[in-house]
Amino acid sequence: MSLDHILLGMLRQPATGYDLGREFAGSAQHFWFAERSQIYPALKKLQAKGLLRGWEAPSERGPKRHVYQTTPAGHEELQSWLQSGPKIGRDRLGHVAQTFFLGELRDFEASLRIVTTMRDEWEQKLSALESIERGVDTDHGDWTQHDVDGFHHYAALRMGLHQYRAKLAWCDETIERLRSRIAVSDLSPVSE
Amino acid sequence: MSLDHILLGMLRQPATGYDLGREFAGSAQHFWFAERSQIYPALKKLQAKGLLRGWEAPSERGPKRHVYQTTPAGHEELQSWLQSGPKIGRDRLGHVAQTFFLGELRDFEASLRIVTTMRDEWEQKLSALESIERGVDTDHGDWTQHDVDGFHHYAALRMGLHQYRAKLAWCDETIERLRSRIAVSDLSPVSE
DNA sequence: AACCTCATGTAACGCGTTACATGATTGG
DNA sequence: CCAATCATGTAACGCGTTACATGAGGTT
Repeated sequence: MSLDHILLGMLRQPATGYDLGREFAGSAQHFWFAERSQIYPALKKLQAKGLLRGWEAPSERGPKRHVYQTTPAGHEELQSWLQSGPKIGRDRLGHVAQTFFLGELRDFEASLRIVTTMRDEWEQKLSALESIERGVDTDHGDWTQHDVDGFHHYAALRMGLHQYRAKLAWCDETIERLRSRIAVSDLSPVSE
Repeated sequence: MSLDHILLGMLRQPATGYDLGREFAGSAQHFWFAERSQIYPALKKLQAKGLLRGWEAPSERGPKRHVYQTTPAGHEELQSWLQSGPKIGRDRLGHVAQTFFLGELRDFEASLRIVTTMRDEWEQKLSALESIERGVDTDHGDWTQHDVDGFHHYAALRMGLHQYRAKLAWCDETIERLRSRIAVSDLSPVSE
């Protein structure tokens, strides 16, 4: 399973389950998400396997924090996952499925509304990624030229940008085609 | 859940669980996949809810076929799913996660091999979609201009094409950047 | 006889989501 | 005092995967 490996990757730097939950809700959401109710048991399990070590630390406010970090054994496990080659899982793209069946509504205006909604959501996600990219540029200059980790983090970010731009391009293309269909049926209002 | 709605969409035309399994393993795989062990119970459940009707039909060879088709109630359920707006699920992109952590290998050549493997897999999927697109053109001419369902089926296909092309563009960009990094470290072989 | 394809299923397990429980501290 | 944030968890349920069971009919 992948969540385990992603946690091993994130915990090269020590962090608590709570911290990881915040990351999944923030910048990490562009490639992965997990609820805290899933994170806490996963951390315990990885510690029991010896892939993580954990200790307690006081909190500014609230209960004491349980901090974890990847052990050498955990790092080996992470590396063998990375070397095992890309596991391209079978896609489950709900929005493409919806598009495929959208003809059942027999209503191009409804299709137009739905595709426009998709466009809005993806545009928001894209601009979130774009502002991360700008932050990378100003904070670190051309760090991608020097740092091995930075190079790959930036590559992952670029993947997100490519994906969202492709989604937006599809929305624009489809909106355009829907509009001309609607224009035609307005001129000659004949059904199907 | 979505599998139910996708089955309702597919079963506007009568089919058996076995047929649906073949579709998921074939052209439908670009937006959804389900094992037959998941399909058969789902069909029974939808029939019990009155969203599908089912009957038996003889088979050329092998046991008798259990054919299902969407009922009017099932069609209503499908339409209300479509009208409920796009449910953009939280992405879990294993390959992006792998890319993000790939720096842990400290080996740009290994990264290059992995990204090249990704490129190969996506190129295959893209050419599968492209041949479907060509089939659409030659079989039906400009049917997308006339048929409501055809319009949306074609739109879903276009989404797949956009997505795979974006993935390939990212691979090419990343391979290029990896190659120049490797060239630099060959000239001045200093670690990290 | 062995094997492939057609065809339908069940069982066990693991991953993921939702809902809920608990309790400390800070700010209004 | 109430609400929000910090912080860690458990329980129940449903979705998805893997493995296995069964059996008919045709091919080598």
